[in-house]
Amino acid sequence: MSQKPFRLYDSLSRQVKVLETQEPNHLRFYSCGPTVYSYAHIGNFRSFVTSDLIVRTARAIGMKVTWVTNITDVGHLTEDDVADAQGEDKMERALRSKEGEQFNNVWELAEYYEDAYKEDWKHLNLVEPNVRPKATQHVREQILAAEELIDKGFAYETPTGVYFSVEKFPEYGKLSGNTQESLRKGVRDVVMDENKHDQSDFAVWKKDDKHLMQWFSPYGWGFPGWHIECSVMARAYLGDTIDLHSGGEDNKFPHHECEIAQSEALTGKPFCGHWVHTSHLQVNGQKMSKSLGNFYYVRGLMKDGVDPLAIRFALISGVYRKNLNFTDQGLVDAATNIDRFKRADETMKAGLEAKRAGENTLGTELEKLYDEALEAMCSDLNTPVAIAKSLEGAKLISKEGDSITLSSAQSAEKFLNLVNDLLGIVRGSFHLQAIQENTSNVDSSRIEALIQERKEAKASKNWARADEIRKALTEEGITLTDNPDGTTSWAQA
RNA sequence: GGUGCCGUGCCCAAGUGGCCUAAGGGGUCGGUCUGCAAAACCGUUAUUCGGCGGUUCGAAUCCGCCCGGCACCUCCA
Repeated sequence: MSQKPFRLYDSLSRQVKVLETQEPNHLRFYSCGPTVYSYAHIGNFRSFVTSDLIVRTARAIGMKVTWVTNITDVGHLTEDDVADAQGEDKMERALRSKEGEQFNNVWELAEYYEDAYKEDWKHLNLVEPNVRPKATQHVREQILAAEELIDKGFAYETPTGVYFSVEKFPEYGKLSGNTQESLRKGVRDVVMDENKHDQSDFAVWKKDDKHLMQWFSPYGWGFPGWHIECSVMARAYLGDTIDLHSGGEDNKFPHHECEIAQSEALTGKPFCGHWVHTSHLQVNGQKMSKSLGNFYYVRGLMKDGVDPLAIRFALISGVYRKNLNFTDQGLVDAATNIDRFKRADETMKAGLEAKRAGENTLGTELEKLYDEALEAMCSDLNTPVAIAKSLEGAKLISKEGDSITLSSAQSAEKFLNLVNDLLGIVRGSFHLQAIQENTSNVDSSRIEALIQERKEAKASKNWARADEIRKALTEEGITLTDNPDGTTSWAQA
């Protein structure tokens, strides 16, 4: 098939370029997953959604995609964003925190947050990766990689661990622009380690027989360095050279820079042809940070009655390379839009059942709109335009209402399926009402009785009494809606 | 200090040299429907793109300066 070019910004060459694959029509894609020491927040999910959209778009233009996204279940040093750091371990710290009290050990803690992450993943309607490896399943390969790096002269052993020698890899800095020169100047006091040949050298293996998660290696007890896990897992599942690698913008340095150095040192081949980095999400105009404590979680928002599809919509309502401000108003706007899709979906389904004869008034226009949406996605994931086109189609479908013909409904079904496959915002696998009904403490029989009374009042044209009942319930936070078929439904605010 | 990004209507947000008298959404206002509402549907809402100057036949889009915001280098995707 003639394949549409998929244009994406590449952080390495710093330009938008067509995504190329080594094997024709088969994308090998690796994206960095979370460290499971806490719930993943919506900022984490913004970058996961970017990866999800890449996979969806690639498949929509007929590519085969092998997608690997890891789970980091080994604790890392909390200051691991310095290429090499000494610091407190994230997992260990989480275990000692208040939330950590419920776990017997770090392994349980990691497992708990891993499950939570997968649950949130489903709620946000992310497509399942082909492989979701865990760092702890690949420690053996990480040790082998450390040995090989030493053998090849790229790494050396010290009393504290095995370190990658940055000066042996002259291209270090090509991704982040952090030259070895500028790094030397930028090194903080905390990471001074006189055993290292150069302060910008980073750990491949840390020696530590006190660590809560430790493995035995030729260097004694210890645990792997953070960056080596992704190098090893990407290679294990996707080969020496992968087509695409993604992550949050903060991963660019040091994580991805170090991955490139290690992988290319090991294989002697280019590690990855295309790099994608998602900008950080801001919340109500502020950056999300631990110190500000302004994290939003998928489960927390859902508990407040937010449809997870609306969260997803809000996350993709701006292009991934620009900072996006996540606000309460934005969520409300998103929910309204999700409803538009759901309504179109209902109109379509009703039309399929009614089997009304007549012409197909939608087909041509919907096909054009979908093509435009797909084209937008192929232009560096322009989600706002893709959404605009999809919404236009949804409006056309809804407009048909009860008079939609069978052939129009069939075109609508095709369109909505395609849009849902591309953007994942038409149908969720999760039904919000289910949890809301469980958590509701409202006396529904009393409300039903009042609705019945109001219905009788309406029948006898006693509008005053009918409005009085509705007003009283509104004050309790219950909204009544009179449906066209004469029934009245209610919802809790 | 180094590096990079951004400033578009009341709000969110595309567009990065002519198809822009600037997409789409939210909100507003008006209408259809409804006993009245709500919802839905239809229509309305920027001669203008932070400011000033320049390049060009032509700029929101390129260049310069200024003002404002943000990100990474340091927790965090």
